[in-house]
Amino acid sequence: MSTETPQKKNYKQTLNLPQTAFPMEAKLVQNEPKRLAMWKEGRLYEKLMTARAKAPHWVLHDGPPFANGDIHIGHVINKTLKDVFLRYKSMAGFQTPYVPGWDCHGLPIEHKITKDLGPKVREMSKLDVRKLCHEYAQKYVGIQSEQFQRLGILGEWNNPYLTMKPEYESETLNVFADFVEAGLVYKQLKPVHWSIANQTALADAELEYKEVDDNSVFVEFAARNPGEVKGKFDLRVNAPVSFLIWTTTPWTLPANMAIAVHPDVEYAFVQYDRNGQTRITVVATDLVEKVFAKVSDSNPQVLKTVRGNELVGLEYQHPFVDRVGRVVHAEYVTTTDGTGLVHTAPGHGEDDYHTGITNHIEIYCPVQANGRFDSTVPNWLTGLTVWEGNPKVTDKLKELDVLFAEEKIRHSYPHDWRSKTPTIFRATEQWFISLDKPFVPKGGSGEAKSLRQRATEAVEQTTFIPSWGKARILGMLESRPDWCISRQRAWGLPIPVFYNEKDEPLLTGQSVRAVAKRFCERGSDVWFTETPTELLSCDQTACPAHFGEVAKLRKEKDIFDVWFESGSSWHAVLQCRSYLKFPADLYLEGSDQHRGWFQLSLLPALGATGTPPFKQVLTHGFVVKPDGTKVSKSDKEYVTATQEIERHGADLLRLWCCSVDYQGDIPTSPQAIKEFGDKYRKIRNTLRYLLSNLYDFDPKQNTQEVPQNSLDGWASAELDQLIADVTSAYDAYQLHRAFRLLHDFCAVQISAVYGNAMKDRLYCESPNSPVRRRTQTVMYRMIIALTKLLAPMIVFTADEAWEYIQHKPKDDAECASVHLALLPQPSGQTVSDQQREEWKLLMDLRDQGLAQLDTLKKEAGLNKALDAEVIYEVDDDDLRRRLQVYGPDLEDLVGAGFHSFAEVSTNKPAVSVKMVDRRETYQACARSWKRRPDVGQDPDYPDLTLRDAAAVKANK
RNA sequence: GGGCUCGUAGCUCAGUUGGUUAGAGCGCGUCCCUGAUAAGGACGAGGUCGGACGUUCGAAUCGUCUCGGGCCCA
Repeated sequence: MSTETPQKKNYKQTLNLPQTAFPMEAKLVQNEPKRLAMWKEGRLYEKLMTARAKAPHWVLHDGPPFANGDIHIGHVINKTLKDVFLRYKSMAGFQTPYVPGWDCHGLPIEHKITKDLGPKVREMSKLDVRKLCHEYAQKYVGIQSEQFQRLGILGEWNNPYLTMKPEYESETLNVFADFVEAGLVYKQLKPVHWSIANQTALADAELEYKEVDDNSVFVEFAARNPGEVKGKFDLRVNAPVSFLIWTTTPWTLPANMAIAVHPDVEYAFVQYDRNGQTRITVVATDLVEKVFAKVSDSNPQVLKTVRGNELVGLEYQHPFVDRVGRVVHAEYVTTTDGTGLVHTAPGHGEDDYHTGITNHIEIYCPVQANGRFDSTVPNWLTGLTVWEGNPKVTDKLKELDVLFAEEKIRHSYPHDWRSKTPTIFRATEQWFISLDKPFVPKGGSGEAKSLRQRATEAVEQTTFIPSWGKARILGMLESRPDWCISRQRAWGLPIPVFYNEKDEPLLTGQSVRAVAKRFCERGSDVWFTETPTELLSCDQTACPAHFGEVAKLRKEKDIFDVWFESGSSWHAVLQCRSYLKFPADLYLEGSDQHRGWFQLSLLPALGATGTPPFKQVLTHGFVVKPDGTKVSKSDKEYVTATQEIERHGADLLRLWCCSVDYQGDIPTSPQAIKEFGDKYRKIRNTLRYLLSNLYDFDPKQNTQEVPQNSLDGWASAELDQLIADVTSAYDAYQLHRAFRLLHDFCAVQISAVYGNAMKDRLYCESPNSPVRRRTQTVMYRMIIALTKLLAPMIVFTADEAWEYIQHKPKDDAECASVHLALLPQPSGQTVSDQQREEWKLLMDLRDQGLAQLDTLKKEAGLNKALDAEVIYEVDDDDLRRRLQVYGPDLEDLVGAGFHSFAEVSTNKPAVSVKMVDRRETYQACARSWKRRPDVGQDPDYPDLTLRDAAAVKANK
């Protein structure tokens, strides 16, 4: 059914309507894998490295994710940011090698494996468990690698770094050797969670907390010199003085070394009666009532109150051990329960341990691996288990008349997840790296400084993005204890220490390097299969004769904290691969890594080389739910990364990553990502529109001068500004700014303003008309610049668009992929203030015109702007002369059919605009639909304007 | 509890050294176009800038407190 006249159809055929094969619908999910295959086939990464072979390096060093599970949205953000920056820097002319890595050792994997094995694990050797862990890690490296590549992350995927590879393990040991030589490695007791049933140390993840009933005791610790105490605090009562402590684990009392008080809490000296005797003891004021309620007829009377720090330094006599302890201060002391005076056994508690270290108190642990007391305790305890010890100790306290009260208490207590038995805190020998011992790094000279000092100085010289990262890591460095690098696990890198028959450790740079060499050749499993003789066979002098016979050496059982391994990547990767460089230009991870990888890479690098491993450290935040709270997998709104990729494609996810300010929390939901498709489509359609209007444009033949005083000039300048702004946003790592600039440029400058206005001349002018070619000249610049600027973000779409750009300039034409190209450059044209004002005026007049058009639409039913004429009312001759050049531009900006200038005197603005309904005045051109007075002036085409008539003739 | 940090329209973001009626894009609503068409355009409604109190002639911007998040510790 054709209601159109045949003539009309003819005219449509005479137009230069946009045409392109670049599809409107992206079909990212189907097309991205094809493009990936194409890149792989074409060796895009290798090509890029070759293309920039002589360029200066810009190295981003990848922090290794844990090889466990599918990637999640946090990985997507992290890897996308890295990829975008790398690609941008590459387009900026740098050589940007990217070696992805994985953290392979560690408890989560070992935990998973042993859990899956169940009871079978008892029959398996460490080596068997390690083999299973290795397979597991390898499997997930493969899975995650695929998933990262699917995201469009470009890198050396065929040669990533894995912390479990023999070369890597070996280089980690070499870093350790440097530490040993610097004299920073030492062994010391430290309490760990201990399973008596399995006689093994446990990690936090291996604990299950259960509610249990225990007998807690309140104990009077007699002041060593009551007279002195009474004198100091002016207590004129003839009674013994004690400090009242409370504990739920009486068996730890033999190891009591101190009493901790909070320096700012108020304590009371209380006079009370018990067992027919008047006594004085100290309790936190807030707890006096609660505590003395436990003893009937105690008649407590507060004699005096003092602040905790006044008590510090006072001494007491241990009730049943020949030992004097003293009162120390600790910030963690609370007055929620107990007495406010905390029984401190540095060998049996985390807090107690820190208090012990701070106050130089011995880390004393009289409990053996089997949970029985050793011979250093009173002989009525020796040989008993700690559980047998509990009632014994309580009885003894009763006997000594220092048991103030007993109380059944229900509390949550850690249990071994495997044997389901209660665990204890027990001090064991651990390896440490000293943070405060001054040293001079290998090959270095100058002043000996501690690791802590060096780290602080290095951080001062590092750029942090955002800047507060510096304060954060400095705070952590200030307060962190020495680094405990040993773990009692199977799945990890063995600490290469040997012991002779006197239990003296063999640990020298030389011995470590000898083992490193062996590991490099055969992997770290040899630690479990080979004899010390074999392990040290690479260096016959590694074990000095006076130390003992090599064959009789015993191997250390502990492995390294996995952080020491990933924290050595600056060496194992950056220094060991010749095409990388040390230090790296950028480390980029989540802000949790201030404590993690950043700090624990900084320390090894400084210990071994004296140089920090990075110049810049960039951090991003974490995804949260739309309401700002943390996400968990059970949430309905949980965003599954792989699922989102399959649903919307990688480019959409990438673009979304680029649109948010990653410095803070990142609200995320499947809904938000889905809705973000609108932004992607706007950009894609804009690219498509530009491409479609360039189908017949060849810059070699059709390029036109673009005068500044024209809409084309404006558009060209806007593009220049865009290039400058986007570039500086990228340089500042402000992706959301770059994204916004690009998106808004597409939505506003191109779609709403320029592209919309230029339709008439693009479609209706004769193909070779200079004004048409001029607009194409600008659009051609636009499509190239936009595609390039978008390329780091939407890697697939940009590369696709790149293929559709015809007649690229020589340098670009040589780039099969946009990712090989260099960034666009601004035209270099300077713009005068007067020119800017003219453009501003032009846009103001557009606003005026559109507003009036809206009124005409509502009041007169004028729906098509082409039915209106825009009249510019100008008084000033000079201004009119300047504006006349913009005549057609002004007309097209409001979409009018015609424009004219009138000298109607207006008294306020120098120029104003008036829209006039011309439906009754002029005939509409059948081709351009413009209503103009010249329609019908060409006798051959009575239904066309002169311009259109000429265009039709030229087309024939 | 501590260190660091975030809180501007439904969403994502701008808001320079404190200064006229707090901006943009998207979304939404209404309308138009049908020669970018599973596109495009116009107009419009949305915010007392987490809250309170201060400093100031004047604060989203400075200070104190407070509420609610986040990361890391304890």
